[in-house]
Formats: sequence, C-alpha cells, structure tokens
Amino acid sequence: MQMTDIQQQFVLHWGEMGSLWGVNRTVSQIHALLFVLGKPLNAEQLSETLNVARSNVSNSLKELQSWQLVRVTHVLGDRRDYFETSVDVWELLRTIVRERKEREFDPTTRLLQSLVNSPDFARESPDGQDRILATLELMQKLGAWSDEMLRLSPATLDKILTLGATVQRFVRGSAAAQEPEALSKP
Amino acid sequence: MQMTDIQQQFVLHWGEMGSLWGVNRTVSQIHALLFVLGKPLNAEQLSETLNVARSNVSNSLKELQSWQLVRVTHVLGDRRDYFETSVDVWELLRTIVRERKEREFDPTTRLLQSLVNSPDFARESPDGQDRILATLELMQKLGAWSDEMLRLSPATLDKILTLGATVQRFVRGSAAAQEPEALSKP
DNA sequence: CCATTATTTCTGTTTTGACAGAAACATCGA
DNA sequence: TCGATGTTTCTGTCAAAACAGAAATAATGG
Repeated sequence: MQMTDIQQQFVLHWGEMGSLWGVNRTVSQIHALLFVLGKPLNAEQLSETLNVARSNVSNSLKELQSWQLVRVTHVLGDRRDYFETSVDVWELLRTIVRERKEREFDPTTRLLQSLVNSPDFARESPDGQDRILATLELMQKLGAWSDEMLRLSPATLDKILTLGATVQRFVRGSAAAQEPEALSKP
Repeated sequence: MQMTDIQQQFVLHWGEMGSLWGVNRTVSQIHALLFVLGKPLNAEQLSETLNVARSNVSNSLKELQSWQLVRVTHVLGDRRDYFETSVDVWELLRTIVRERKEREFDPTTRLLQSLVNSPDFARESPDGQDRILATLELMQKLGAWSDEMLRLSPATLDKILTLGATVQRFVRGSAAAQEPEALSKP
C-alpha cells in the first residue's frame, strides 16, 4: 500500500506526536494511516506499509481496538481481518477524550476523593487541606463539564468552539460582577 | 522533609499520571511535592524527600522551569536556591495547557497547514483532501478556542465550567435548528 | 584569594519499553 | 480431518530514557 508524500508526512508526524503524549509510535502511526487512507487494511498491508513487524502490528491493533479507535471489518471472499477507523475527526476526538478521561483522569479524581475522605485528612494543615480540596474540585468540575461536552453532537460542539468569545460574554454577565482580568500573579 | 501519608499518596499518584502523559516521573513528583507542601524547598531537600539523586533533581528542576511551572526563590541568610510552584490550581492548569499547546499542538497545526498548502495536495483524492482539511479545521478551532479560554480569569473559567449545561442550551439556540443528538454512528 | 558550599555537567549503569522473529494457536475450505 | 492461511502469544534483543554518582564548575563569605 503505497503512500503519497503527503500521507507519509502525516503519518510520521502523527507518530511523533503520539510518543510525546504517551502513545506508542507504531500505534499512532497505524491509526494515522487508517485515517488518511480512509479504507480498511489488513494486518499484512499495515506491516508492509509502515515497515514494522507483523507482531507489532497485531499488538498495536489490539491496543487501538481497546481504545475503541479501530474496528474489524471484512472483505467479501477474503477471510483476513481488515481494520478501519472512523474518518470523522469529531468522533475520533470524542473517543480519545472519553477513553483517556475514563482511564487516567477519573481514577485521579477518585484518589483525591479518597484522600479527602480519609481520617488522616483532618491532620493536614489548613492550607494543605485547601490545596488538595481545590485540586479535587477543579478536577470534578473539569470532569463534569467534559462529560457534558461528550454528550453533544459534533455540530453543537463545533458551534461552541466557534462561538467561544460569545459564550465568554454570556458567562460574564451571568453571575455577580467580577473583574474579568484579575489574573493571579506569577 | 517528612511527608505525611496523604502527601505521599498524592505525590506518588501524580508521578504515575505524569508518566502516563509523557512526563518524566521524577519531574511530576517534584512538582507535586512542591505543590502539596506549598512552600519552597531546595534541591537537597527534594532529593532527600523523594529519594532520588541530586543530579536527577537538578535536571528535573531545569525542565520544570522551562515549563514555567517552577521558579527560584531565596531564603534570607541561605545562599542555596529554593524552588516553588504556584499553589493556585487554576494557574497551574493554565500554564500546562498553554505550554503543551505551544510545543505540541501548534506545530501539528502548522504541519497540516503546510500539507494543505503544498502543490502535491491537489493530487490527493478528494476524500483524502477532505479528511486532512477537516483535521486542520478542527485543530484550528480547538486552538483558537483554547487561546480564548487561556485569556480568561480563573473566576470566569470556573463559571464556564459550572454553567456548561446552560451554555449548551444557549449555543443550540444561537444557530439554525439542528438535531441535537444526531451523533455519527459507530 | 582561598576554603567552603552549592550547582551543573558528564559518564556509566540500570530499567523500561518497543520491537522482531519464531512458535503456538485458531480458522477455514476442501 | 488435513493442509493452508491467517492471527496471537511468547521470548529474546535492542534502543532509549531515567537515573546515580563522580567530577567539574561556579558562587559566596571570610
């Protein structure tokens, strides 16, 4: 499966980005390749195109499937598994956010909650308690907000992004007057 | 610098999360420690408390400073450098988002832009062009939105999170009627 | 300017994760 | 059921990153 120059650059860059974010390079390359090509490939084709071992492809696909980013399809008259990803970037974004939140963000929130609930928590200094509580609250808010956003359709999400500035004005008016640029100092 | 049980759990967990997100474990542990303690420590104290080599601390601090997450202070009558982080979670969040965006997100947007601008781009299949264009547009929108959010005060951001649901209703009404739950199928 | 203390850089070791290739396993058609 | 084809698991190797300790460098106070 020959890649065009454009496709190759895309795949390679995506691989780099993946590593930076704690994702195996081969995993992100496979995902990127399935996305740019926009059609199902079998493991052999992936292996050849990316020049990685067949086993490496197999494990990476397993991982991508566990992230719900890749699914199996079949081609008539061919008993090999073919793999494809969604070509809808919004859906991909949603899936990635949902999965990462569930695996990495939520457990942290729970840990913070358990620290706060612990009998030992009262023994922390007042300021120390405040910091942990503030962290917990921030994470809870981010989590709840993100759950809400995940429920929206791509079209609605798109509007929220586009209208960011408007939303800001709306929100500012919605609560007690507050200096808008009272940023905490460095 | 003795840690309480609560503090230790916090620091250890933060270290784990860091690795998961492509941040060196020692780096995130140091940051977490400075945050929970809420007071400046010198390199020696960090080294002892976390049981890591002095040199490791030095390099990690350098990295944290490059991320603008830690700064140097001094204690009267002590010529050693002391290091501290902000104890404002909102400020920390903002800093992390800003830095990561600048280093990892923006370059990807620029790459996509350059792919689209390339003369070769026209040779891609129409669907292939669409996918790359859609990716670029999504990233541009996310980037612009995030820049806007980064400009807001913590108080305003807090409101936006809290009023997420309300914002959603507001946005839905703001454009042509659109089925709110027309999610793309899996 | 020297002794002392703090900090960074350098070098080698250890650990971890990615990966290839082989072997084992499963599935299908004949 | 057997051969052929496809897939996963296992094992060993390799490379990159984290890390420790030592050495070198810089800064400070006397």
